[in-house]
Amino acid sequence: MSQPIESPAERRRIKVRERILSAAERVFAAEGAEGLSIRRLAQKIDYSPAAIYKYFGSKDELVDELKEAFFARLLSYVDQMNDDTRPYGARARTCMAMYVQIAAEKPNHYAAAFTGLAAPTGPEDDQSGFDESKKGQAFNFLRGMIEQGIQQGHFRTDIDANSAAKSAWSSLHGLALMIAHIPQFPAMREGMPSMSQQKFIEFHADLIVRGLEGRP
Amino acid sequence: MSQPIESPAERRRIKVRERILSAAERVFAAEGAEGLSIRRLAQKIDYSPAAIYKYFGSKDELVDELKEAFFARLLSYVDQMNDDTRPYGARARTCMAMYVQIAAEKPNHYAAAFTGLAAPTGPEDDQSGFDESKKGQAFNFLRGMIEQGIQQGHFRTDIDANSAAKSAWSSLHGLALMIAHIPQFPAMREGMPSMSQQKFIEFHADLIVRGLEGRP
DNA sequence: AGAAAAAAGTGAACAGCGTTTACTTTCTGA
DNA sequence: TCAGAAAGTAAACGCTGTTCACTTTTTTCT
Repeated sequence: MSQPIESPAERRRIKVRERILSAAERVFAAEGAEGLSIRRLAQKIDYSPAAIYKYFGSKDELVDELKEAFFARLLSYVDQMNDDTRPYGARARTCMAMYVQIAAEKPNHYAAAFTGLAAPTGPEDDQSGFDESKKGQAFNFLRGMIEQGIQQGHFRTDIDANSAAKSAWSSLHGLALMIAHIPQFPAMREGMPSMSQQKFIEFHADLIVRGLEGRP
Repeated sequence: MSQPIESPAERRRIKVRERILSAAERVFAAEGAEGLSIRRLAQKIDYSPAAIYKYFGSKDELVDELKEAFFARLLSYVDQMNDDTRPYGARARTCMAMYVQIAAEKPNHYAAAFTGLAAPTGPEDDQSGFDESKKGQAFNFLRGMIEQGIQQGHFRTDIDANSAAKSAWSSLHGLALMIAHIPQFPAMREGMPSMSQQKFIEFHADLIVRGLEGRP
């Protein structure tokens, strides 16, 4: 597409850039944003710390790229579950469950994608590029799906898709972060028997869908 | 209760301790855990940085105290909404909404109470003191409430209260963090009209409760 | 080919962080 | 009053992200 020619210099540059990113990816997945330091990273790829700044403007920019790539993968997996041949309810449940599933596989990525974007300084034009971000696309996907559910009569017709999608998204988000932050969620206690994580995610998705359904 | 006598020395010590805590509280509420530094804090109360360590073992211990105090307040407010004279459904919805409401008032406190407790080192005995923590008490409150809903026939009887409570808690948690992390949630877009935050919280709580209700 | 310009890479420093250590000052209790 | 405990501190350690002046390598142009 937008790749006319690649000079050897450009190729080398891209290769180094990806060496940095892949080293960062490993550390970040294992230890999160705080565990990832420019100096450690530089040492790992045998460069000086300052060299990193020839490829990334700041640590935040570097980490943002990891987060965005992760969310693109999440979105792709969820999208693959959107198989039109299956009944609507099952399909919606599966997509929702997949969202949490992928988030749970890379808890540091998922959690970091949401923390640290609250505007500390004044008002500003906040949600500027939301729709373009992968997060925005994930939300729009969910809204579209719920819109369809309302139109097809699976869901209540007295709610608007936007609010319903925000609510459902929040609920999925919550479970994803519970899993990310609380060590063995949803187990938590040793004594009593508990669902497997997989089963619990499906249970949660089911409750969300039930909340949106009308009463027969 | 456990306050036999207070020597002048003890009184002075407590006073200094609370000067530290209240200065920390202000900074923390405004800028979160990263914005709060021991050095800034020391400067604010006109002490040397090292002095803080005569009162708190570490920055984490200090911040933990802020978080725990906040969660105690949250729990107390939620508990106050648990008015037995009102119908069960409305009462449950109000408690849930209150949980998010309080969390939204101190987003940094709420978010910090969950981040940074994932066990980075080995297995360990994780959820050791969960039931004793204010977070644990909040969860137990919610579970008790849902147990009651099941027993009284408001909720489906084919689910167990524990799982239902974890799911509902996750959903509340998710909305609280959406509000904490995304600048003007649930507005997000300027164009179309959007519910007020208050209304949206109630809407969310309603969907959670509906998910738990049986079909009439 | 050789000179000039651009890009890649670096060592050292700056300012900040949490925390510890050795030290001085202040207060308390017998 | 005087020893010992407690409160408070300056200075340092090792860490962080980032910048700047500088050298080395590579590309580009005549």
